Amino acid sequence: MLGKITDYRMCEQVAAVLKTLAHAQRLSILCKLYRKEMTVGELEAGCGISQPQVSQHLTRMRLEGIVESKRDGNHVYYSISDPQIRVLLESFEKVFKV
Amino acid sequence: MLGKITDYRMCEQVAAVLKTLAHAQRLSILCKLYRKEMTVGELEAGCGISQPQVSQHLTRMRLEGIVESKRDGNHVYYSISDPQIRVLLESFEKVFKV
DNA sequence: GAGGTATATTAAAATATCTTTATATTATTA
DNA sequence: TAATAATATAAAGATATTTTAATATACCTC
Repeated sequence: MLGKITDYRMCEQVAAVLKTLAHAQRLSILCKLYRKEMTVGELEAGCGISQPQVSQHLTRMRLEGIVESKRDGNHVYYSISDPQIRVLLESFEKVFKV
Repeated sequence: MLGKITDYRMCEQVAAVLKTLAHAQRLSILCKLYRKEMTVGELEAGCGISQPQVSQHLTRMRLEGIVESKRDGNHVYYSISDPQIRVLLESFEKVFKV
């Protein structure tokens, strides 16, 4: 991207990922998932986001390959499936001195 | 953010910055500026973006403190003013193996 | 299988963002 | 100062995203 930006395509790809992360609720969800897998209900309570919204964000991120889910009874556990996302979250932590 | 996310505020702040970066044209502009300061016209040609759009993106990023400008005759040179943005761009480069 | 809990889906309404077109400003040069 | 080049601004139109509210599905327990 910086060395060889002959590629506008690459900017499009990166921007697409950033678009998903550029939302306080989704970011908040991912930060929670960074530490451990969690159910929809736990995220709902932990992030203070409505159930449909949590579910919608998770569905979106699952389709994008960022998170994955596994069902256990009538709970569904979500976790971060893409290691690149973890690295990005760590960068944000450093850059923003959180 | 990952250690102590008691702060939803922090997610909002990070998301606000990411929102600006989450656009292929703006990302493309910043990648060009990463190497050296450039005029609006150079960015227009180099990124293949219309003049008003380049100018609008730059104005937005200037107001957000990401870039700064200096006039020289009737050219205006833009450069990245926020070191954090450089670090983020470097992270993207690493993560996405550009 | 009825009732309850957890999660997912849908669709409409509200907002925000992007793009385009036209025009304005600033500075230079002749 | 008229003409031109470079940049900025504004406003309308087009799209996309977010939010909310209602409803559906899946699974468990009794």
